[in-house]
Amino acid sequence: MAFVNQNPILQSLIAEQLVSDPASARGRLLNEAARLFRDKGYERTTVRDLAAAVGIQSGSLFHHFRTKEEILKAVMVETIRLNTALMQAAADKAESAREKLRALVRTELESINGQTGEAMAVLVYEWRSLSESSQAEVLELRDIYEDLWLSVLHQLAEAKQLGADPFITRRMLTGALSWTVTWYRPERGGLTLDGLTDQVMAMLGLDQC
Amino acid sequence: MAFVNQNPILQSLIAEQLVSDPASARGRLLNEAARLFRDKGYERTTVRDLAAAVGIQSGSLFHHFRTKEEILKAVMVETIRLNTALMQAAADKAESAREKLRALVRTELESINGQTGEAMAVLVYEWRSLSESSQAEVLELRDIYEDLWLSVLHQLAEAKQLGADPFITRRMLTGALSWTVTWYRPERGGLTLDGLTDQVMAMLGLDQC
DNA sequence: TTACAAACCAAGCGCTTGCTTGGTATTGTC
DNA sequence: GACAATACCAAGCAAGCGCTTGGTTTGTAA
Repeated sequence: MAFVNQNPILQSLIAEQLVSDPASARGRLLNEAARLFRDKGYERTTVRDLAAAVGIQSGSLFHHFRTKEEILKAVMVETIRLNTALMQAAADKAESAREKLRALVRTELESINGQTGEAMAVLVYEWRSLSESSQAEVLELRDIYEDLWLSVLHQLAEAKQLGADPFITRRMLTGALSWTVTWYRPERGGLTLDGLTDQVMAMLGLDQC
Repeated sequence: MAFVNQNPILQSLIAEQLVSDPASARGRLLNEAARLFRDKGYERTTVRDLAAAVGIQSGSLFHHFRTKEEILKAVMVETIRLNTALMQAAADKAESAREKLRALVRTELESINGQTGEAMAVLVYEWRSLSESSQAEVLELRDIYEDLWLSVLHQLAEAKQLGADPFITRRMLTGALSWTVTWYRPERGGLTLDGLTDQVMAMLGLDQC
């Protein structure tokens, strides 16, 4: 009980049963699964690993999920749901388009490098391990998430504040931001998340104005 | 025999035995392995898949490579060797630092989305599947490759042409450029590799001078 | 033609995998 | 305090995995 989550956005999603409570059996399993999938990859992680991580027998997993792949899908779906809500809230708070973009960058960096980092990495790098039908389901959710970005980037493009095409800029940002998970270590080293956000905005030429 | 390779850089690397001839048995296997590893992932690709792709029995693979992992390592090592040489040559041809950066971006995009694209994707996304000792070996080669980028980016930073820190800019570019492999399709759609390079330079505010 | 190594095949071993099965605690409800 | 429903265990099955083995074919050079 070292950590009690107080995020109101997470709380309301749990209430709506759109994401699992991290304190529940299912939630704990999904958290451990995200960590294992990120550290070892989906294929290298066995159902025995997953079961051991939450202290049950491997066969007991299949009382909660029908297949191993269903666990991967649940990790991805719940992660997108949570992060879409977080991004929406962050963008709504900001005033200008530039501030909205900054909020999106900052929030996505936090998702990738913070508490939901394991799950975000899984979402990006374990995509191929999903069956095609599951991919289609997850893709629908991701479209909502991406529309958030594109509307802000379009605003900036119309105001001539963006060097490149909005679609391409978003794709470049997707790669650049998700890649931070491989190198950004906030604990050792002076660069904070805000500092990193500044660097991203500076790279885009959006630091002044 | 539809395709005869004429690239002089590749030819000299083959002569020095640093890279396998794509026409040789070993070279063909490595090409097929790169394709399979990229399409299905290293773990999902079986030695039987690899053998079938070049028309031999699975056991016969182990006449050429001692383990399956050795195949993955060979794909990565040879890819880095080839691309370091290609990048070096491209940068040497350019005059200004800005033109050198453009050449590096253009060449890396070509590596990622062209003929060596499968192998480049493997290099980026199958890193975890390498044993630690192999990772260390490959890392040494990658440092040489990265120094190419950093020297050019430092030049630009000193000339105040770069919005953000050189190290961070390179890391952002690594993510952004490698991510293109997931969405950039030159065949269907108007965007050429040169056009994509323009967009990257524009995003960095380096399209004019 | 002979000699020999490199390249390959056919068969399968030992192990791990995802998942199933039949049964036993544990929990919540009236 | 009876009774489901839920959560879990112990055991193991069938299939697939990387890799080994013993023997055969192919290429090359004297």
